[in-house]
Amino acid sequence: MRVVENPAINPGHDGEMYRVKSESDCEMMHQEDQMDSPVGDDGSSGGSPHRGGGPPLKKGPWTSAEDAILVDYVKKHGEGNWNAVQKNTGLFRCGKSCRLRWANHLRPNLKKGAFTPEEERLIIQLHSKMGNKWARMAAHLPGRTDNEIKNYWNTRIKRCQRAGLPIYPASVCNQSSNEDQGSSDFNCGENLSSDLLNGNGLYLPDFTCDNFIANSEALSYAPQLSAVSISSLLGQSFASKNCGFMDQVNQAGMLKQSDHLLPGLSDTINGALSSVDQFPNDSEKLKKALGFDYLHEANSSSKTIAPFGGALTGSHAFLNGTFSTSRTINGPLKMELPSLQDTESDPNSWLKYTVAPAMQPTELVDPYLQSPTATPSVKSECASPRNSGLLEELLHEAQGLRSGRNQQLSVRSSSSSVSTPCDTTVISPEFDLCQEYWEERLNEYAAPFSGNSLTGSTAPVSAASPDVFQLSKLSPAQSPSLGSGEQAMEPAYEPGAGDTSSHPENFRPDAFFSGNTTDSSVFNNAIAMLLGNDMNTDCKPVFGHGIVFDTSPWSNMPHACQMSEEFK
DNA sequence: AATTGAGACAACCGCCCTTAA
DNA sequence: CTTAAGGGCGGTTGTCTCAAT
Repeated sequence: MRVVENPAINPGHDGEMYRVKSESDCEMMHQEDQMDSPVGDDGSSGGSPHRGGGPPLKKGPWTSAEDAILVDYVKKHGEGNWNAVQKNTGLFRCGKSCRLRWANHLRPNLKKGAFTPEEERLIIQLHSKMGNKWARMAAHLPGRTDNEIKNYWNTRIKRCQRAGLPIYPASVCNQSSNEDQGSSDFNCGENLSSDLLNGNGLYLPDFTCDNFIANSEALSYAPQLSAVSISSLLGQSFASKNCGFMDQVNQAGMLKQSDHLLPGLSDTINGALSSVDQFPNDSEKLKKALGFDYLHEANSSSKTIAPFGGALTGSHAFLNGTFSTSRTINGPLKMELPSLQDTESDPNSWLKYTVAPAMQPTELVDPYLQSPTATPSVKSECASPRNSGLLEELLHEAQGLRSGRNQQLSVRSSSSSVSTPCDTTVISPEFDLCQEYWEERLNEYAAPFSGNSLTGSTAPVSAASPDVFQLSKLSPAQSPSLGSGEQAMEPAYEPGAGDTSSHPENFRPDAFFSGNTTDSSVFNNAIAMLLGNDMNTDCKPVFGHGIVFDTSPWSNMPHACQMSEEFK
């Protein structure tokens, strides 16, 4: 454990460490009539320009003398009225700084030191429910400050991203999911759902990020799926609150309309490309290894335009747990999707989570997918630079990709004539990041991939080889669980049909998407649906083993329930 | 021994909300 | 009703420490 240094003990911290960058709220609130600073002799006070003739407010690390003054003041006057601290004590600190110092370091009952495993688990669980509501999370962790939690989380995010590990362990997600079924005292969903709906004038069921988070596992068993499918299939990006979710749906709908330009899954590929481009190093390897060099070129324009912005682009953004759920809807959607599940889960967990026993209909992804498409007249009023030019850029990329995709398809040895989502997963950079993780998991769990193990390759790129990934290439005999393309196109799930239900792979989302679908229209329709195609179409795509997305916005729920019930 | 990168931590910045004048 | 102060909160930045190379 790292010993927290007292800045007062470490003179090197003092004085010049922090410099005034701009006028802050503190300076705006600066009071005059200051006496000489009681800590003025530490040589570190001042330095910040000030207005109104008052003494400069000190910035930077607090000294022990300042701490003592502040503590003494709070003892006498209590918390609050922080600006009065400066007036009454002569402490050359703005009220906000005083409050922060007190709250984070000086107040009693603060728990110092590293988080305990229990606390860590709780933080993860809380974050899965609340998002970046540090203060609220801190309320559940006595003695811990929001800043501590925030720092911890940010560090964790970085670590997970670097390692390609899931942000949310499956156990935590599952727990959150189960708790969501009851009355959750966290009740984050209200915020998120309201964020979802604010400004849209549209009603959506109380579909919250909580549920989405928890149950996104159903789609995120395989990291590549979360990397590409979630982000790209769901329209790549969900708008900020200001933009409104439906604006994005609208964009997705426009994308669908552009499908005549981009037959098949070009937009899906685009999603993958956006993802790939976030990882210059890895993506380059992947692209070259897969003969995707053209992808780089096709997507090159996006590099300068960066239409999605960092947060909205592709897969890795989904892993970024640092976002404000209260500010943007893309936050919870973009990242709180656990890309895969964690080591803490039991060996069967992925099955358990994939078909979450307590899964509610509204917790499935399809609430998004089937949200009524906004009419074209619903123009996006989004002024966020993040989303400016999104559609145009997508189209541009897609056009550039179209030729490239054909080229790619000709190279591929797949029997499929259409690029499936599985194809896109091949170039998912996250798999590269996660490969080692999955190798461990799969080896550890002796997963039913033994004959087609993901662990078979050593080089990250080779893992992306069709042989490794494309379970769809397995014959039904080899992989009865995956079924044939015909199976994938069955109109509805029949619980009694076949005995595949007992096979866990049947419910892996990647299995869903990697079926030997030879009819491109199936995927076209599926993607159209995913992209928020209008609800009046007769589009009735069937995924994998009979999850029927009915034309009625919410009428497919029973099917989902059915599936869930079936595999409890 | 020097370098580098990750982790931990502290503090500031800026936005937003509440409230009182 | 308006406005500004006060305060809360989330995001970001900068520095230090330490371990690995």
